[in-house]
Amino acid sequence: MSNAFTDRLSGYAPLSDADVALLADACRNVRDVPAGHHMIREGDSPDPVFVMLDGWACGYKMLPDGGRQILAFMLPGDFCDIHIAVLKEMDHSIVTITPAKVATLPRKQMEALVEAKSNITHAFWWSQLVDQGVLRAWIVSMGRRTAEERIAHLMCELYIRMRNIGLATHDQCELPLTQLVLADAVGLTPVHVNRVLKGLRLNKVMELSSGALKIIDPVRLAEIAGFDGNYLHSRLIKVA
Amino acid sequence: MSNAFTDRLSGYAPLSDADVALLADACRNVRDVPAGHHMIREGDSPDPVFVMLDGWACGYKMLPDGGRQILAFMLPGDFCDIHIAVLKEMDHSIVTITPAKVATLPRKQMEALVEAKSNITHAFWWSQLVDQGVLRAWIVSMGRRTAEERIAHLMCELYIRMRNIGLATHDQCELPLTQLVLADAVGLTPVHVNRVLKGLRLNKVMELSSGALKIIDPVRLAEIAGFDGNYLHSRLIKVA
DNA sequence: CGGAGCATTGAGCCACCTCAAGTACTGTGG
DNA sequence: CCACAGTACTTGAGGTGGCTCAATGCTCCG
Repeated sequence: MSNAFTDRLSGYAPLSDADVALLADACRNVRDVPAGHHMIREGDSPDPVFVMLDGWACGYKMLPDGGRQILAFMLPGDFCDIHIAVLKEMDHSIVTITPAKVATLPRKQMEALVEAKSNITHAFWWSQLVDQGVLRAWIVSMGRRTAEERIAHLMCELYIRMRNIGLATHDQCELPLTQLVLADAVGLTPVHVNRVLKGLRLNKVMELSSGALKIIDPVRLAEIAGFDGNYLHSRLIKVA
Repeated sequence: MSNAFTDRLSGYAPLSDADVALLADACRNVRDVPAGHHMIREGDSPDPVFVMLDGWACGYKMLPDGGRQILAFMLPGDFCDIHIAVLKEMDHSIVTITPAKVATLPRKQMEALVEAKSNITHAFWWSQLVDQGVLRAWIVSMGRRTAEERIAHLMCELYIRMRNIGLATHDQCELPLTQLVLADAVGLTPVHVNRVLKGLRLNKVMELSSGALKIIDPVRLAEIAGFDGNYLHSRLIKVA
């Protein structure tokens, strides 16, 4: 009865089998969506809550000049937006990066879960806090890190998050991001992302190609990134 | 019985007089702290929850090279950190910028409030979402905006937030930030912040001096910033 | 009236950008 | 099995926004 979502949440609060069943049941409504599918567009009024069960998505915001800034990557088990219809209007868009399985929980049901079970509320809450920590880490990267540090840091984040959900081996994981997407995430040009990746490859730190990240020198990578994974609270390291 | 905190929260969910009284009572333990006082340091285990009742504070993270990145500004009514002792260890520090009045709510009491009153939970939740929206807006700024746009955007954010809590006139508000602090917030050098401020002043867009922001041409400022205040959800425009 | 912190200004430099071309892939239709 | 088109990746040359280093002025405060 468990899935990527219940796995993630049970890392955040002790959930009984009944709780897990409740949550899994809430996710029963699953949709298969192709890559590049918009789940939410800026300006939409958010009704159901989306949960990623498989595949990658990202939230982003467009700028008047046509630029794009990615705000977060969503992996299996992640809420896409936990807004519970609280906001009048979405201030950003969410789009899939790969083909994905997405559960849609009606707002009512989310609220019922929160009202009924305090440990589920607790898990939601914690999940929020972790997401907020990720946002803060991004701000630090964008504000004070060089291009190489930024990219190294993002790679560390994504690798650890993939590992936490059992989707990484000891030195590599899937990472289905084009250099263009990467550029939109770290606030650089695709051209410059390319050069930085080349540098990391030549220095035998890591390699990124054909949708996979291979970490060659993890110590060096973490050093470059100034990475401290605490904020991800990866307490439950479950390997599938 | 109301205060800056209950005012902010009652913008997020309908709170009865009893709820307000409950919240105000939870804030009864108030401390006066001077400017530059650390409320929380990175690595501390967070116990009580702090709420700003008066004055300014900011959350920040230090980097190995001695650089600093500010992550958020806290104004009266804001939670400093809503962690409810959920995290083992703070991943950033919080320090006052001006002399301030700060309420400390014991973790137990926070949890009791959440368990007891669903509309208070709702208000907390919403408050979280708004804070997250602010973080996202910062990421957009850092990733894709020029120095001038970034500063203009931050000025818009802070002015609107001050106005929302009745601390701004139609064209100005207090803004007790040195150029050094500003630089740490927008991810620039103090020197460059200075030059940008000079530009905005000469172009008669805004003036920032002696701790106050004066907006001369609001339309132009919002234009430069590409500012859309939706994300602040300033639905309750109460002027004191 | 001396010191400390902040604001201001100048000169030179570099990380990252822009523009532009060219090279792999990969899927698709003939 | 091959032309091809579309997309991503790569590389080069030159420009620039913001940085660094450094000096000077301002203001507040003891």
